[in-house]
Amino acid sequence: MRRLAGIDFEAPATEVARALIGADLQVDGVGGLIVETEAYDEDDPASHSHRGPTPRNATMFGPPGHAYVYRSYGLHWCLNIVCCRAGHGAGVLIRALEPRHGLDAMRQRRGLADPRLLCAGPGRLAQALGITKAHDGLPLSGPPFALSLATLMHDVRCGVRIGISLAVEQPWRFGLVNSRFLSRPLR
DNA sequence: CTTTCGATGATCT
DNA sequence: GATCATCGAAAGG
Repeated sequence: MRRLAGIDFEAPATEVARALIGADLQVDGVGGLIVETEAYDEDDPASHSHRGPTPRNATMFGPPGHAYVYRSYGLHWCLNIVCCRAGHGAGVLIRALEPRHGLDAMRQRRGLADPRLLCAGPGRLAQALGITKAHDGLPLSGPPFALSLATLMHDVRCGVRIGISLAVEQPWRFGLVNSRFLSRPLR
């Protein structure tokens, strides 16, 4: 499934990462507006796909528009949307969203009340939305996922990515400049 | 406000 | 055996 929610998931990861800002993402009815993303593609030393397919990163190599979920630091789950083309492994990490639907479920899963901390970071977001390895490889085009057309956001800026040690200077993190729900402010 | 550090386990060398 | 696309608590200024 190449196109979804008005986005071409065979486009370069940076384009997809930019286009996803403002889209509404839900998992079983729980979710909100994507406000922060990061692009990773096969030419990028920081990307899981950089050294080619392995059991962990296999879903990054296709098909596009599917979820790539991996375990981070042995504790957290992180959600990507695959945006590969022709065997070129790539994806966009969903780093933060503005909660809009299912706030009670999010609060319960996170053990927190503060809406600003429910989905501000990839691990927090996955916990709030109930995402686990079970979602790895599932298409975003149907249940339990729902991805709907982005509201056009004009105040999107890019900056350096977070938590990586390679290719640290690439400006491949995208976010809504004045959102209160970012994992960290943009530079 | 900032920095540091422990938790915790799959993955790859 | 080392390295993490993280988080939260604790300690320090």
